[in-house]
Amino acid sequence: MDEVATVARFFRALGDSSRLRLLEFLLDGEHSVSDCVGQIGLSQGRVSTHLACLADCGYIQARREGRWCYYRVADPRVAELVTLARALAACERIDAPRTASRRS
Amino acid sequence: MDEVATVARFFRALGDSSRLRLLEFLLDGEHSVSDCVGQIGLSQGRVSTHLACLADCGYIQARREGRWCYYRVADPRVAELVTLARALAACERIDAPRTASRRS
DNA sequence: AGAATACATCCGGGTAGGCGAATACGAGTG
DNA sequence: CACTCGTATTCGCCTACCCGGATGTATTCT
Repeated sequence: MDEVATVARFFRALGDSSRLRLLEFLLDGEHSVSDCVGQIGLSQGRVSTHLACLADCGYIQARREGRWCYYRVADPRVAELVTLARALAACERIDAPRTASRRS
Repeated sequence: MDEVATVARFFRALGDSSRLRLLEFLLDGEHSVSDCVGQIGLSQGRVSTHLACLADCGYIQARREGRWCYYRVADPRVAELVTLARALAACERIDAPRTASRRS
């Protein structure tokens, strides 16, 4: 498997506001899926999918306890990654600014 | 402006294989647009757009010299970010794996 | 067993954004 | 000046993927 593609998917996992907010919520401590739903206000199914994505990428870990599923950050270096990005971030656009262009 | 959205865009800029390869090529040293085109094998216009994206995000800096435009990594912490991500990356999926599902 | 709870997966719809080709721009060259 | 070269931008096309709603799957409670 192409390593560059793997790292790109790894970055892309944090390239979504919902998942980033979820991850930062979990950096605060372990939380259940319901907690996350209440925190970020998306549908339960969507939150579950986002959490699964973060888990598949190795950002977070799941812990089953009866009907509940608790997620927590899997590696302390995740916090480093987010902190470093916050310090550097000043992004404006991804592709050509077609939305910003104005044409009568 | 929403800071979470800004950081998400920042991550998403590295969430594309082409841009990630470009950035890693530039981590090797300063290169012109033509050099980048020869390196990663996309169309010139596409490479130019990718470089503009990375520059807008603050990853790289442009330096004009006559007809040529040289790009270089803007901050040494960019290398840290990529190194950290490489060490952590083990990503598989973003959303539900619809591509993997089979349906006649 | 049946109902309720907590979570996971599937489905269709809409949008962001990656792609090459064509074109525009600006700086050197003859 | 016209021409070429290096780069930037625009244009459709098409895929990836985010979204809610519906449904599926365990687990717990009565």
